[in-house]
Amino acid sequence: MKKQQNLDHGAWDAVTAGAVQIVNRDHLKSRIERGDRLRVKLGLDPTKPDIHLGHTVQLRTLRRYQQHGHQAVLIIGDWTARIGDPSGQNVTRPQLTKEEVTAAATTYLDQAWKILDEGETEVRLQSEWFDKMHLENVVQLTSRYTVARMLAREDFAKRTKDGRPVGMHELLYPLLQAYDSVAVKSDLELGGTDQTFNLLVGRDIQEAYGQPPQDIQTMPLLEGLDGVQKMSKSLDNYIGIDEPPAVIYRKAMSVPDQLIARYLQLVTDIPPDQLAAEERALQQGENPRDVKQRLAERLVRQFHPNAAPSEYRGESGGFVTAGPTTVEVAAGPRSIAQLFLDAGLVTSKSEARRLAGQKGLTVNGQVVNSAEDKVEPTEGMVLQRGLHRVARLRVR
RNA sequence: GGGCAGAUACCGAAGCGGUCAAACGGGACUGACUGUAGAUCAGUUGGCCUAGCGCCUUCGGGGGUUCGAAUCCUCCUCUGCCCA
Repeated sequence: MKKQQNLDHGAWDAVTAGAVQIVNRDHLKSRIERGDRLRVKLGLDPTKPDIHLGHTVQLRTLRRYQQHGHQAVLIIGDWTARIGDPSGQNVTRPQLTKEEVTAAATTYLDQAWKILDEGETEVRLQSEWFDKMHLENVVQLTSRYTVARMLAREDFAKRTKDGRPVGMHELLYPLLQAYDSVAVKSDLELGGTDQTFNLLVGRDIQEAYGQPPQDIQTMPLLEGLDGVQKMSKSLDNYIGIDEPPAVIYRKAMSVPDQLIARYLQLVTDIPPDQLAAEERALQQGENPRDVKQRLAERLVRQFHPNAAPSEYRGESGGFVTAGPTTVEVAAGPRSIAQLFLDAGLVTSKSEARRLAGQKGLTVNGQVVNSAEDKVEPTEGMVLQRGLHRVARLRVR
């Protein structure tokens, strides 16, 4: 490995902060203390076009390695994304097309640079090595692992036990990810705890290809806004780092109280002494809302350094509701139900009738009693469905 | 290749000839309450209209039996299990 003079030898605590598991711990520690410049790999599958806070736990760890002089290697999983990572899933994932993956990869990188130093990051696409891989090489790769070991994975085992399908292609996923480590000569791979199996396979495959096995470091999975399941876009319990300030603030304010400290620790840049102070405040009975407001502020400022407070928080520090969206509708009188349908606030007139029956619709602040009443849309008329879906009309 | 079981609404899961637009649970939505879009409680959860005990679409796909089918028959597709 290359050596570099200005490496920070006392970096161990900083780069491993919050880690759940490190293999091989002693090996990694001695390399870092010796001053080896490590190639630190992190793979991202561009499946959905948004990076959320859950991903940032790993990205932030990678940045810390980067800041301490190591080489960050970001792998864009343009092949594995098409398989769909089976990790933690109890169902087969939909496969994406090459076009979808390419589009997602671009936006992923744009967002990753909010955390990583773009100039110091080596970005590699899986297609660099997999596009030219022949069946011969695939057979060779697959021969380095056994079905029994693959099926030992908890998610595969569980699905098999429950009588749910496991596609052949899914067995390939860990092997492809593992081969990435061979291709980029990884010294250390980062990942969430759900990646442990895949990361370990990387070690085995590297050895099979005559390379020293990478060390691995797993980070906790961030619970989402529901406080139970891990943050994920498909569960809609996420905070996207590309979301507008008001949205980040509002979502942060709905983080369950018991997760405030965890969020502060895992996804903000709060210094250790301030973290301890916030934890103390919570224990001593300070209104969790106030601590959470400070968390929300930190998150907004992290991704929108120039946002003005008035953009995202109300006078009292509470969140501002999302402003009305402007919707264009045709002129002319019609039933209220039809107008809400035209404005896109309901999916059918029947739904509008039901909501009206529940006092869930308002026109210019007036509760709608009957969705059958006729109205004439006017410029600037405000339609509201429930608490948070508001539309301002433009008449054309 | 052979045998068996299965495919129901966003998800899970009942239904097994009419009373089924389809129980129940989760999710979602609306209301009340609240520091909160969290918790709790209540309601809603296929579409259309002349709003009726109305019409149309929906129980994997195609044919069929029947006055009538999510429910029966048949072929097809997909899935799981056992055997080879």
